[in-house]
Amino acid sequence: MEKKFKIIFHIDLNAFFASCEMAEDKELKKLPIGIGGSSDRGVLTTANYNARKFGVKSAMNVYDAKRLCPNIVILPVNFDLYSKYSTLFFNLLSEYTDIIEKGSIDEGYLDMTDYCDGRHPLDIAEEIQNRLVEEYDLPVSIGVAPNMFLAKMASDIKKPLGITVLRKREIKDILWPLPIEDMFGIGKKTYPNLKLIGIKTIGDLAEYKDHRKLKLVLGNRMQEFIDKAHGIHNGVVTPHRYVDMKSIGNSSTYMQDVFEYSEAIIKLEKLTTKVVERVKEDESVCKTISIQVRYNDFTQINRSYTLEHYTENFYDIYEVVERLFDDNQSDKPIRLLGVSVSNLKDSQSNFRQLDIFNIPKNAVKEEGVMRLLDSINENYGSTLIKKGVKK
DNA sequence: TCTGGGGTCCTAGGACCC
DNA sequence: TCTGGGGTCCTAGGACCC
Repeated sequence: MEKKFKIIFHIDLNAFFASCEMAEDKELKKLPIGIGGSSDRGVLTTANYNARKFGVKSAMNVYDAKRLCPNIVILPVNFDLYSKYSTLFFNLLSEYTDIIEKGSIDEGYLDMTDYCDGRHPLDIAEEIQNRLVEEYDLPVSIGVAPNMFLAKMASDIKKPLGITVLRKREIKDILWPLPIEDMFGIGKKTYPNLKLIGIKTIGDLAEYKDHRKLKLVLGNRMQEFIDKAHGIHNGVVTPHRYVDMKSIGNSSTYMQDVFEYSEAIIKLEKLTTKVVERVKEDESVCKTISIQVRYNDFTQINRSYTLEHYTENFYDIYEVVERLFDDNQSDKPIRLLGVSVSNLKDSQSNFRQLDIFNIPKNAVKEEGVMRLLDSINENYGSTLIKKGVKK
């Protein structure tokens, strides 16, 4: 039996935040623009290609960006706008296949294997690219390959507005010469260690003989990376993987370091308020609450606590935030504070489950029905009341 | 280059249950 | 009284990505 190759597209929106701004205001197309960086401590999330010509890059701080490109226009992040364009983008893609996985707000994987209808995949890729420019003024790069990893690597090769096909037989010619730091999954911590043992390109990794040494650098994921370097990846394009959020958080780096306890507490309260708003918007409830504290020496602690019940209630959550902070006091000035919640689930399922599954065992055993009712009120009262009032 | 903010996934140890 | 192995959940930290 002949084994059928899959046809996977990876589609990446080029300089996405900047492209959205230019799509809204065509005048900006003539200018070098950067997005983000509201304070001196801020960095740019992205820059358009006019600014990139000057050497401006994402994650660059505003000071350096202005030094390289004095005329750069810095715009604040407008997440609502980008969400709008992201939805348009994915809606257009969904005309071509039912199997789409969101990689993030600005990239997606398409499994086109059974959706080409006799057309050449390259023609379809071209059509998608042209339509996104014509209909929404959004430039994309597309990688076409037999698996997700290769498609992802391929889409990165020609930017902006590129289409790159990466077939199995082209791996040695196209993939192997790429620098190892460009391999998806290899970051700035692993890359220097790989270089240290003589691996400079993806080809070097594929052909590396001393697996004992390599294991020290890559750990348990060694085989996965070797396979990928050979173009082998069995990942499946999974719709909705990205949609079901695993955590919701807010964090902020302050203009000046925070020295006072009382000041930190006010900031934590503000962060908690934002997080709770988003949890409610998302119609979720959470069980685990975490704080993040980064000191001015850049050391960082994360502390979390898991409640016995799910909640969306500000006071339930803030009480934990404050206790976690109190339990981990330090004299060091604070640069960043963050609050996040995880162990999320749909708030409707929480509501349904309350009286059926989530009754504390000890309440039943020890004191019978009246105690049970009290316990429910105690644990879920605030949530129930909120639910009742809502909408 | 004095270094953001939103996330995900992985690992490893400990507690606890059976 | 001593002791097993598996499974799951929680916590902390680290690496990575956009």
